[in-house]
Amino acid sequence: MTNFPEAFDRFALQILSADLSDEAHRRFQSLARMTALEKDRVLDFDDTRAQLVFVARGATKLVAHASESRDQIVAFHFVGDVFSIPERDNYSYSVCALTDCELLSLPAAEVLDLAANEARILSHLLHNTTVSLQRCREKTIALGRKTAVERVAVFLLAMADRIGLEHGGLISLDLPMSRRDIAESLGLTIETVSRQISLLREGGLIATAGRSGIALRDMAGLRASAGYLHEAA
Amino acid sequence: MTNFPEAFDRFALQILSADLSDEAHRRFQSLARMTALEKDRVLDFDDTRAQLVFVARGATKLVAHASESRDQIVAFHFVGDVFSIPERDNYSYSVCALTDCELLSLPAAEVLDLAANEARILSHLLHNTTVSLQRCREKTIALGRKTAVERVAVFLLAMADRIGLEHGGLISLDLPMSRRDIAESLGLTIETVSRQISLLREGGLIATAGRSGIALRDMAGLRASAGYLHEAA
DNA sequence: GGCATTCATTGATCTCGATCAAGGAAAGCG
DNA sequence: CGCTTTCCTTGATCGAGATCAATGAATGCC
Repeated sequence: MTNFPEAFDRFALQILSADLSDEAHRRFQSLARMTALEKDRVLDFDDTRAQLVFVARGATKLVAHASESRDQIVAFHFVGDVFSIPERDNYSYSVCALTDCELLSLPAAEVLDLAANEARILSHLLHNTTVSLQRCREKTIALGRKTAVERVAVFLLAMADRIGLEHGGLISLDLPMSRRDIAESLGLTIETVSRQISLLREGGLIATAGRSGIALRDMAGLRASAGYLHEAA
Repeated sequence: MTNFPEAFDRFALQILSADLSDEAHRRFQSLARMTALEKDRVLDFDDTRAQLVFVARGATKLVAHASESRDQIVAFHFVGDVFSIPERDNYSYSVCALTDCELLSLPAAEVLDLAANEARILSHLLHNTTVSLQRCREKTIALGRKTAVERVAVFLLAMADRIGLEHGGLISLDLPMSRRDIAESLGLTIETVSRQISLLREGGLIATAGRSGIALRDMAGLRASAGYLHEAA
């Protein structure tokens, strides 16, 4: 359990610049609101205005509601990540806790107003947004042109990069999301995700432990299964 | 045909701030390179470094090469748009001309360096990136959770917003991209795109004229076909 | 303006992943 | 610790869209 000032300081460290005046710092702080969410709970926010969110603890999913019972997970976020929730438009978005977590949320418009003359802050925000865009583009490629196995392999490799633990040259994952979440992120069904994971296991590329544990046993093989271009000679 | 200074000025108007010193303005200008591309030609650039591109004339597609003969169009861009090409990573990207066009390209890293203390510029870049992210997220939703008709309807509505011409309450489109391009953007095949367009025409939602002309006859119907959430009461 | 080429449409069939349906294994809780 | 619930896995079948194939309509070129 984190308290608000501590969480805000960690956010500030990432996004706000060190040379910010105390006055400005306080203004940002007064925009921020902290929410503790239990697993599976949904963040309550004003969906008519875009929000900036900092994950102080835990992990979340950003979900778009395409229509009745068709949800698409747009992105996963982990401790330390900053991301934005778009305002409601053609779709409505929500943020849901994958694990118990603590979030700091700020209305994006006000943040931009306050930061209008703070190059350091804008620079950080730009960098963050660029990373999100890059991830989103890769997801687009996966959803548009990849088969079920490829998508699952891409997913595992991406998770390895973000939350993988290395010990003894082996990367292992403790996935905070359910098969349903993975499916809704990859544009597949839970059955298909489950089958592909089984195939990867049978192929010796991964090992599984319980529901959430996955060890990546053959990175080169996984990259091949992901359908990535071969590294140029 | 545009000359370089004119194209650069239009770029500057959108991205650089008015109060920029002549010296800084010149530095940015010296980073920019203009390329005239004929239809179907591909932009040549250093793919080890992310690029910022301004479309001075014409229209382009940003293509990711998922693997041999599997391309995914990540985004379309039209006159006046600014977008970024990621550096080559898991995929290689290319920019291809949909029509004869003129592009201004700048290495992103250098631009960011030069703009490090220019809040106005960063602000514009951030805005641009946010728009790209928003479009990319909507594409993700379409590719992950929508049927073929829905994707085509979404595509037509999005194009109407960007390059639609209104006359007499009717919005018409002159699509610069082929059926193949539409298919590669929507994660479908040309045959499926063609069939869905025929269905929409048979349903009276659109009318077609030649290969590139489309008139949107029933916006509400199209929005319904796109599977958008009903506007809240 | 006729011819050739490219592009779009339409039809027939096939396939990957969705859907439907049952078990089986974890985790939560008394 | 056993029971319940939830989640995951595996199997059988179905269907939307891919693929294969042929025809038809635009556009470009001489």
